[in-house]
Amino acid sequence: MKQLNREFEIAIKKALAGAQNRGDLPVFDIPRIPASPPKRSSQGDLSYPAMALAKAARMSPLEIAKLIAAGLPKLDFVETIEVAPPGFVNCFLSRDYLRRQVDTIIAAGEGFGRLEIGACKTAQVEFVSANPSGPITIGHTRGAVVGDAMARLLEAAGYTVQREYYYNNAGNQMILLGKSLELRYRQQLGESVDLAPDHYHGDYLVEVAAALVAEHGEGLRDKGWETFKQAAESRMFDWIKRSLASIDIKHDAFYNETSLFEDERIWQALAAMRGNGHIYEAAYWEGADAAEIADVKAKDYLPATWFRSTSFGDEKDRVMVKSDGAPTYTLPDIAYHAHKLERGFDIAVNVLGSDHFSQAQVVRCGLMALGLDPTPIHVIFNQMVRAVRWSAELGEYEAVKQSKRAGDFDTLDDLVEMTSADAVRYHMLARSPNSQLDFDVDKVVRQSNENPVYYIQNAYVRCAGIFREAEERGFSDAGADLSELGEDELCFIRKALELGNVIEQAVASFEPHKIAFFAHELAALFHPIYDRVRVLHSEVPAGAAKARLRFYRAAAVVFQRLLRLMGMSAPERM
RNA sequence: GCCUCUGUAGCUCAGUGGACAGAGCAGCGGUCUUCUAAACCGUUGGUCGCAGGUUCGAGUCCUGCCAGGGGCGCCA
Repeated sequence: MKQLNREFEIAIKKALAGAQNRGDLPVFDIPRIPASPPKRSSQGDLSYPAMALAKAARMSPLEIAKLIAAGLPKLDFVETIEVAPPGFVNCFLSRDYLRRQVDTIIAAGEGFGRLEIGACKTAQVEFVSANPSGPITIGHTRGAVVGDAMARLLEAAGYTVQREYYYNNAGNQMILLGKSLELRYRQQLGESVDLAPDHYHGDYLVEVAAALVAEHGEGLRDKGWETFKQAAESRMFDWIKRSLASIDIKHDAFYNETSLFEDERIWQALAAMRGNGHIYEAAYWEGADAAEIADVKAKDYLPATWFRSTSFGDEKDRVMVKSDGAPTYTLPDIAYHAHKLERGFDIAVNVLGSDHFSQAQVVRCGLMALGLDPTPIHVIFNQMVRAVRWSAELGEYEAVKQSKRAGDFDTLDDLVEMTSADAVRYHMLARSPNSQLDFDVDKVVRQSNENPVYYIQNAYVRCAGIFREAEERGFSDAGADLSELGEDELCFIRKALELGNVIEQAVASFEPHKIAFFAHELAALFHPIYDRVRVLHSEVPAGAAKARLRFYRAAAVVFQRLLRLMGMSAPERM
């Protein structure tokens, strides 16, 4: 698709260069100033602020704007150019061009809004990455939705995208999970054993234990915790994948921590960091104060292996290998990201919770210590999300209990069951990642009739309704004359053409929520038009009806595209 | 204490340094004999947390405060 603002900017640059050649404008480097849609339609469809050039040109902005307007090459999409104080060049799109876009959109179909900026480039999105120690929670869900939307937007921008899930299965936590399952299994066999406080107490392990008994009877009694760890990991992953699939999320690759031990990447990374002089052995880190040293002495630690991350701006050095010889979580994390960089993605997006902020900084330091350039990696930090409900007693919102039990809305499965996959996707997406999110369970359920989710989907449903009715009446848009379209329809097309720019911005700023707001704005533009612009109405002449039917076909394409970009369904009826 | 995110209408939130700050809920008043009204039309509502600064221009950038969330582990 043609990006009109880009073409407009290029034309302006030509006009400015022309003015410079003629000596009407002093010679200076012309900076890239974006043209954007103004807030008011009376100010046109694209606006360029020449004020930004006034200083370099040492001319009044209004004069520069006039020079641009006079020297602008002919553009097929422009109807008129206006100059407005203090120095705007405003472009009005031609009606003829807009009318032609109706067929262009229909022809583009699923590819509408697709860009070339990522052509021949690869991108990776790593998201969810929850350890397989339990179900997907509401917190993971935000990362899942944001990451998948980011991947879809990158695809729309032309990138070849890989969706990856990284998980830690080598540390203590998975061992505890295995031991917890072993105890649950023995309980199922009638043994009187108790879980320790640091074991996993969730009921779901009881169910897994029961399943193991049903399958193997007492056969696993003396197999040891390794067997149970394996069983737990595999069962948890089946569950996680099923949950994610319920909101249309599927990863291309799963990358686990254990493999980094098997292929020795973590030891290679450590050796390389050591070779670069960033590793040392000590009981406490080099900058430790008296309190920290006293603390270490109290714990009676043997020397550990430290990474001098302070060399790269960290606030303190970090342990890579604990005094018991086991690596911390950080070392494999560094090795994993090093491998990610080696794989050569042009962009590698990492979707993390904001509680991982410090960890991500350390990994970044680690990559630099390896002599790698971390710039291809971009991290989206999602702020915390919690399920809340209104408490009449307290007179304020109250967090839903963080229980793993069904019905407490803490898991993705519960959320989907109580609302819908589409509602979960929309509400998790329609917020800046930088904002905390309170997912109001009751509201999404109770007020579902006035939900933006259905407001957007209904736009598509209404189009589908027209098509059904038209088919029944044997009415078609064959031979439609699009000059019959009115201002309302063209207004919608104008806005729809901004999709490419929205995708570009969302990708450039790593803010997939922009697409959700755009979809809502477009739906808000659509519904009043639907009311006014009838197709199958006795008073509508056949010619106009044909053109309008064609228009609604384009609108349906646009909404279907938007819903797919958000991972939502486009229902024919509601 | 240090790092980081947030503070915009009664509520939930948008707002690439540009023109007069927007939307949805909630409130008030209207609209279905013709493609499903999960919709539409009208209307009320703002010292953009506070104070400075940069700029032709600041809700947006910088500094300092105030308030709230998250992080600062030989856990993952």
